[in-house]
Amino acid sequence: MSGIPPRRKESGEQRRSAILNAARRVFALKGYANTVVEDIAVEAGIGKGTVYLYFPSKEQVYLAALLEDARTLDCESRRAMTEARTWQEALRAYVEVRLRYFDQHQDFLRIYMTEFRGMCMQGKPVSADLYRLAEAGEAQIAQIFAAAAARGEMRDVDPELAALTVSDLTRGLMERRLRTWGRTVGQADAEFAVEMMCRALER
Amino acid sequence: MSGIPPRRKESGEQRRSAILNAARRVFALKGYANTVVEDIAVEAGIGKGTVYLYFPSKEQVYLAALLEDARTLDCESRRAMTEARTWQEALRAYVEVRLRYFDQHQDFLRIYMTEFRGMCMQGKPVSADLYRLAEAGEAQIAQIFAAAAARGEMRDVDPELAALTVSDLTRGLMERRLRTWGRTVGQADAEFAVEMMCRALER
Amino acid sequence: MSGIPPRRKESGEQRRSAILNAARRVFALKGYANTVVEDIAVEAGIGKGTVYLYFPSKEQVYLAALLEDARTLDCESRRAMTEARTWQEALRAYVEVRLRYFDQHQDFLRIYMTEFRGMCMQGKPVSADLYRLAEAGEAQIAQIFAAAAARGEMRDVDPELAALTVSDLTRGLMERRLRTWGRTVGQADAEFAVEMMCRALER
Amino acid sequence: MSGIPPRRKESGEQRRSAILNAARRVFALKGYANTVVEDIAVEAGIGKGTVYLYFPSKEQVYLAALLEDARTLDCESRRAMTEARTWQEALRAYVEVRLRYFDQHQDFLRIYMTEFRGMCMQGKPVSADLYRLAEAGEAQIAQIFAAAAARGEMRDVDPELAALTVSDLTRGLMERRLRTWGRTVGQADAEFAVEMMCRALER
DNA sequence: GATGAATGAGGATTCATTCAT
DNA sequence: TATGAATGAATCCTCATTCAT
Repeated sequence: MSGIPPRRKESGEQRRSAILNAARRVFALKGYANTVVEDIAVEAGIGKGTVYLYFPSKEQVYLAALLEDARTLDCESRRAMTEARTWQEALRAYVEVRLRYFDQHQDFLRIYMTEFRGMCMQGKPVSADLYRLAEAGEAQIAQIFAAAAARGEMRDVDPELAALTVSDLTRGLMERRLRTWGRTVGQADAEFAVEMMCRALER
Repeated sequence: MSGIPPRRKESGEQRRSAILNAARRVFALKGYANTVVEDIAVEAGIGKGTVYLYFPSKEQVYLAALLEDARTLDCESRRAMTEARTWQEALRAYVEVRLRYFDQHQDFLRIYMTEFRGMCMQGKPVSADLYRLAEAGEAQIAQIFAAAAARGEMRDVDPELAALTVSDLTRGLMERRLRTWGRTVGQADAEFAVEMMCRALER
Repeated sequence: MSGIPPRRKESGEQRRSAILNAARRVFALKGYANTVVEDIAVEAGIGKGTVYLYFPSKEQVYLAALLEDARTLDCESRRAMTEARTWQEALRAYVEVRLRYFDQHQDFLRIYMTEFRGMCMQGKPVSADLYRLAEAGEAQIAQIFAAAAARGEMRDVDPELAALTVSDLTRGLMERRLRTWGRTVGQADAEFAVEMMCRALER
Repeated sequence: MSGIPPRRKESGEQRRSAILNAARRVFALKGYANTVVEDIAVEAGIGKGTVYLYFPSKEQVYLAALLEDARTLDCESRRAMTEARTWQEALRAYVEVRLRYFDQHQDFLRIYMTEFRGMCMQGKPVSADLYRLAEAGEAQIAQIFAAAAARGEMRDVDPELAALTVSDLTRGLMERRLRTWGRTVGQADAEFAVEMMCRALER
């Protein structure tokens, strides 16, 4: 009827996502504790109360933001590793996807590393979904290691332990970038870590 | 329990230490944010105000507890590594001292891993002393690697990067124990990690 | 009394004013230091946190109450003095407006006299606005004296010093009423003071 | 026995007085509310607990300091006024003694003017002694006025009201000096006030 | 659905006072 | 008598959450 699009309100899902993005920015900037719900609302350009239409609590906003990112990362990781031809390529992909993702999402990097881990330890389960996702990532690489070992392409090590090692090293690499906040750590350290892993696992 | 407070006769240093120990227990149990200063006082069997005779703030109690433990660990680590005859032994000592120390101080393990790292990342320096101590630990092992490489006993790798890798792996091992809170992770994973490192670094 | 808070429908300005009125009553009754913010909230029939929606701190509530009253008084005073035909009438108006105002606002009388003066002295500027208002009052009467002296209707005295004297005497009168808290001091003392001033200043 | 004097500890009275002097300095500097008892003890060079051997509470220290000063002032005032030959001289003496005393005891001036008055108003009786002393000062001059009026040397006014007027003006003068804290107000304003009073009261 | 004014539980810190030495 | 370590009551302010509009 009119040339002006009805300017349909964002769908519920869009609104939810907008809140999550705003939350990511604010949490990343100020940390969980120092963020007040209104900051998120303002950043999202909505009213404070509206946040509570989409999330039951501040904590759940936080967790949801984390979960969404973790899912995305899991997908990207899974795809990249599928394309790998050798376990070395898979390992490298695992590390690279994560580092790239985090370089692109300093936001997520920050909150995930700074607070989620703490909350994990706190005794609370935090989020079963999140936990599952974290384990799934390790399972991905463990499977690849298991297959490679079965094919004799790799030393016959416990694939789960090897996967945990990869996971630890990758997190370590991410944390180093956080610590150096600003001066970009070159690729050198990632290369180094990957090479160490390969050498340690090769026949 | 009794109307008459014990009004103990501890020296200032003892009292300070008692507060720190109480703080470690409480922080470990409830986390930094959820700990109320009075909790610490009660745990230490003293009045709330007394805490403030020894520390200027809750945060400083926390940091002091951390620092004290970090110093102890640094000493133990340094001593153990000095006794090592080969870089492999030194590496193993580095890992073992830390794991043992943390197994014995679940308290410290918890707060250190859960919150210190987070605070580090938050942008605040947290504590210059603490930071220095952390770097010193990595420097210890880096030196040993450098010497070994110079003597041709090891592949010629960047000793700092190698040390960072060891550090990351060790923290990863500690975190795994935290995650499994309860079911004690056997020595297997530590052995595995150390062996990986050795294999990756050997000529 | 009721479980459901009234959740009144007052405009922001009304609410602000209600808080100020409650604050005046409570401060007057208990003094600044002995007043707890919650007292004000209860007196205003609102929640403690609500006070902080309208004022940033307890001190600002206090100062705002003072300022509002001082402004009202300044207006009334100015108007009454404008209507005066002679400097004697102006002087009398100055005194009478203040005494009447304070008789009607025992609240204000109390806080102003008991704490504002003290805070003034403490070295802090308290509030530039408040200070300006106080000076403005003295300037009003100084101007009238200067004009009268110029017209030869009055002894040729320093109008500023004369104004200060009037100001001092007026405050003295107010304080006397405070001291006698209860037994109302008659008009006699005001009459007396005004007559003294007139006689001292007449040709 | 020895050339070294026994260095007798200060007598109780001396100690009490030392505390009072210390208290005056500290209260004057920081105000009543911002002064902690330990400040006074430190200033007096004694232990915090010792203060409580001589005074039952912080407030009583404060009041005692005030009372001691008020007594001294009362004596000086009484003596000076006794020497006066005319009521004009007595009035002038009343004002001058007070102003001089306060110029010499900025300390006292400060606390008296800033907080005592406030406490007076607070509803508490503060101190009967202090109150009596204040009234005694006014009674002194009232008597002189009464006598002068009886002798026909003065207008026939209510001597009590006249005395209150003098008292108010004198306090006003003192407060002006406080307000100008620093730039010394010349004698001009005192002269002016006294002359106003004389002129208003003369036949 | 969206809003934001209102709420009040919660906590770090201060400091007058006590009392064992 | 003198001390100062210990105490805990007291209070300002924050902010997650609710709910009337």
